[in-house]
Amino acid sequence: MLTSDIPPNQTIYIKNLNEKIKKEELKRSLYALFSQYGRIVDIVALKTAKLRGQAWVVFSEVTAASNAVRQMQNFPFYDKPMRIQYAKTKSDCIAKAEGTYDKKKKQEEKAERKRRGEEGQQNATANGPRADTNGGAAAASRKPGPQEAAAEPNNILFIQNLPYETNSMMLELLFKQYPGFREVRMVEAKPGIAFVEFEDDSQSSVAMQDLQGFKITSQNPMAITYAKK
DNA sequence: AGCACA
Repeated sequence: MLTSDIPPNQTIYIKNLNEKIKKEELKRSLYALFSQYGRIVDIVALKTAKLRGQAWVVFSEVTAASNAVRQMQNFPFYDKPMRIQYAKTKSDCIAKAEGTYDKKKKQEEKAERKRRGEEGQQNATANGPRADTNGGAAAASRKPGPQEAAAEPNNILFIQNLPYETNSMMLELLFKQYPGFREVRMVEAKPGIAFVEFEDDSQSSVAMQDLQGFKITSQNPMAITYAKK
C-alpha cells in the first residue's frame, strides 16, 4: 500500500498518538513499549502544531525497527491505535554516528520547509532529558538475591528491580499484551516493585515467561515471580 | 493528517 513504499529504516515513524500526553511521559512509555524489539538509540517527539501526535523511535538495528513496525501496528496506546511506518529519512543521530551528517545541507532543508510551511514556531520546552538515558547506572540498588523456593503459581505476579521512574501506565502497556490481563498495582511507598494481576494462573505464567528479565532501562532487567498468597 | 532532530 501507500505506507509500504517507504524503504526500511532503523527509525520508525509513529502517528495517531494521543496528543494529550506530555512529551516526557510519551517518550518514557514509548521506550518501555519498544525496547523489547532492540536497543533504542533515541526518541524524538515534538508538540508543535505540525508535529504533535507523532514520534520517531530510533533503533540501533533495522531488524528491530522492522519487527516493531509489524508487531506493534495498531497497538492501542493511550486509547488510540498506533500507526507505524519506517521513517522517510535517516535520523540525525545516526548520520552523526556514521559521520555523514551535513550541517549545511540540514539548514538548507530547514529553510526550504519553512518557506513552504509557514509555521508559527513555538518551542517553549528545550529541557529534554532524552529518553535514551541508558547510562543511568546510579540506582539499581535492589539485588534479586537468592530467593529460591519458587512460589506456587498465582494469578498475581510480583515484579522487582524496576527503574525508579516506572509508572503503572508503562507496566500496563507491557502486560496488557497478554490475555487475561486485569491490572497493575504499584506501591507508592516502595519504588521498584509492582503487582500485576491476571485472570488466572496460566495467563499470568505466560506473561511471566515472556517478560522475565525485560529491561525498561538497560540497567534494570525486571525480576518476576508469583506473588505470595 | 501531519516525516524531525536546533
